Amino acid sequence: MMISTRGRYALRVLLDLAEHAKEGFVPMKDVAKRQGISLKYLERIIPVLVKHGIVDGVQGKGGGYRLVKEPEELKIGDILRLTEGDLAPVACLACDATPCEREYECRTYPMWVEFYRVINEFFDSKTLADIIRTDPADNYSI
Amino acid sequence: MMISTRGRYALRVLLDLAEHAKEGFVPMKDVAKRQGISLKYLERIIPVLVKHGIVDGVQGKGGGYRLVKEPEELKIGDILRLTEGDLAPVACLACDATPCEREYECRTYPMWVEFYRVINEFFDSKTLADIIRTDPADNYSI
DNA sequence: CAAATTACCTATTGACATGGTAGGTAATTC
DNA sequence: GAATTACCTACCATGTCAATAGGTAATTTG
Repeated sequence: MMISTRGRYALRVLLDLAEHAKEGFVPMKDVAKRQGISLKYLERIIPVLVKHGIVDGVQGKGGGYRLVKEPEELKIGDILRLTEGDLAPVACLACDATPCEREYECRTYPMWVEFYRVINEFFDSKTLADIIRTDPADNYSI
Repeated sequence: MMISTRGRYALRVLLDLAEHAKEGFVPMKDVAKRQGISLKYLERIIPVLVKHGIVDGVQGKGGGYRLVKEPEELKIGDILRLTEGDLAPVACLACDATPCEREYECRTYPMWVEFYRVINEFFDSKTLADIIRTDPADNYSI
């Protein structure tokens, strides 16, 4: 599996925050309940989004999280790369990989590179706003 | 990671078999040595390719494996789906997944479906013959 | 001030997949 | 009959995933 719950939950949290943006700071407790995800687990996913200025949090009563940028400015690719580390489909392309010795003689390597580019372009071509516009009812027609 | 060593090694084995096709049945020992992959591990990867008529094996001295079809007929997608199980990028799309209850209200679900289609189309648009034509020297220009 | 609420932080855990290894048996050829 | 090969099953070490547990720090409200 390529996209773990970390990336998928992060997207759902951000969507939830976007949909409740007018309420100001939204407590993660509410998001967890609405999304059916463990609060404790979400608390482990959020920090990287805070650190990179995607959301900001305020402690104490009346606190919670808020989107810093507009949904139109948030590329899905950026969110997934933050939460997943990278989107490399094979070990030889991962950020932390030790370079493969066979790289320059491997006939499959160019295909993985091309596939990696397809992946990044796919997710970079979509923003949170695009997903918000998605009508879940359309799922039926797949 | 989405494509494990199983799928990647399977491709390299098939490429190796294609390049040595004129020698008849090629012992996996030779392939393992050329590709720098453990023979024992390859022996665990091959059976599914035999079972589905991609290669066939002959035992005994002078035996080995041989491609059954021409490289032009072998879609990369088919090989990867056989060796990897499926190419689902998220758990909710995997073959063996229990259907997600939120499927019809989940705003991210359609994106995963679309991405899944992109993946399958990418690998189904390439054959083993396409990869054989790849010049590894081109890797330098990426 | 005290209680409640929230974000924030670190450690631990169970289950499972990955990437092998080990040790054989069956078939075929020389 | 010896060598070579495919074929088969069991086992194992490691790491990641998906959480859970148990707090502390900051802030608001009564």
